[in-house]
Amino acid sequence: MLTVQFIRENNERVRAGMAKRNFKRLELLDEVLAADEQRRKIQQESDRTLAEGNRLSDEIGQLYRSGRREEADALKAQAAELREKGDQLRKQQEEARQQVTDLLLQIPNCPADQVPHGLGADDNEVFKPWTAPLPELAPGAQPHWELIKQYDIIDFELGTKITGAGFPVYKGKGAKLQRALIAFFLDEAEAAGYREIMPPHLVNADSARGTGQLPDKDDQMYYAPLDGLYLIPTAEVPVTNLYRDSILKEEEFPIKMAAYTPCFRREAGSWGAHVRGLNRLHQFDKVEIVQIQHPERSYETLLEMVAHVEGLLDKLELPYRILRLCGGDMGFSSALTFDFEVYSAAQQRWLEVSSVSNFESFQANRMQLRYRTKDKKTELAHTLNGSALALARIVAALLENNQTPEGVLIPEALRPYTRFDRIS
RNA sequence: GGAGGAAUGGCAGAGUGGUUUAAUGCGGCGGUCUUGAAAACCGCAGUGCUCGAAAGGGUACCGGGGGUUCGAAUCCCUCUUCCUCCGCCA
Repeated sequence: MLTVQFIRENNERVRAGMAKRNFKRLELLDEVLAADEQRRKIQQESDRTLAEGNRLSDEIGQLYRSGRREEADALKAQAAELREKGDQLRKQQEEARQQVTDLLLQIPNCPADQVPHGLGADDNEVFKPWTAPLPELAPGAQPHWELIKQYDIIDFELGTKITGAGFPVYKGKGAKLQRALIAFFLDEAEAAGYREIMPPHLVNADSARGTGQLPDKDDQMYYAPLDGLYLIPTAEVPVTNLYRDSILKEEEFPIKMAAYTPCFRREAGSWGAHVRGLNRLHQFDKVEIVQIQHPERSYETLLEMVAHVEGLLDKLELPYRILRLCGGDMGFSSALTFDFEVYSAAQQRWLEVSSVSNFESFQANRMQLRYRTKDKKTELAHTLNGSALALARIVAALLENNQTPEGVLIPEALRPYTRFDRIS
């Protein structure tokens, strides 16, 4: 969430940013400023009352010690009264604080200057187009949901039997291809300086709140109510939260972490004809890269992460383009997002395979993730993350784009990992 | 799951009702000394909110929440986590 201070001091900029996002509830900005004003007034009165009470208690203590019991007893009623008043003010203060937070949680991040205007996916800017000719497949080329049946490598029916729709079972070379891609992505991340992390796949509510899945998007997560735990929708949640409630030293920047995890998404209400096969799943595998960076360097870091993802797609020899998301299509927490899309020749459409974002201090503020400056002040850090990469759609694109009459060819870079060169 | 013990600053570790704005040590930062360093010595050092131009005040925080009291790190209740032993188990 944004800080009240930021909204107060950059009111024009925040308003312009909300407009760019097509965010309608501008009245929240005034409400949050008024609520904070009120909160500070209550705190001032509360602090005054508590200070008076503390002073009186000291006085009573001193009277007792010098044996002036009667004088001390005479002051007790007054002290009790102050205590009562202080208690009430503290409750009011807590309520006021909660109200400010509730309002802040409803306000999305302020987009970066370079975010294009626009209402939705059609208005995204092609930041880096695919310039070579798009691949064309021989007549009779099939979409991946046919290929996986033909080679018996991914089985939706079995997954439906043991779990439900959207939980595929990977078999034989299908399973090995998953394992190979995970290992390849992790090795590439390590070579780029990311420390490998293997986090829990369930998180508590504090973590889900820290990265912004709660309170709004709780219906997108699987939940285990008996223990109050959420299945992670992305490794971003546990990995970024490793640094929740911490104060870093400036020289610790950048913190670079990479993690493979399965990702669980309920995808409530988003099923349809265009999400067939591997295009949208309840469980899929992903290697995520996360960085925690100094505010002054977060945008160069974002480009570095974009370049890393480009390198992966180059090595996999997949045709891709990079989009800069417009204000209307960006996620709630993001200040700037680049999406990667891979072209599927068989489906003849672009499939989103990666999203790389700078959250600036939006997540860090929720998480109380800070660093100490040279003059000993604490400031919020910046957080970034990106998929590098999400497997299911990459698999779909590999199967579709590399299909030949002799089988599906495995890209050169992946063969040391698969130890087979084709699926046939 | 059962029984017992514990939780204090970056770390270790005192503190069982009132100058505790938490002793002491280690580590950290600054200084003296030194060509430089080490050692020694001196000093500074938590986090949030808030008032203030600043200097500097106020307030809350000793695992979380609640209670007793004029006053709680300290007493009571409760939850959580960790340790030891037992049980179960990949």
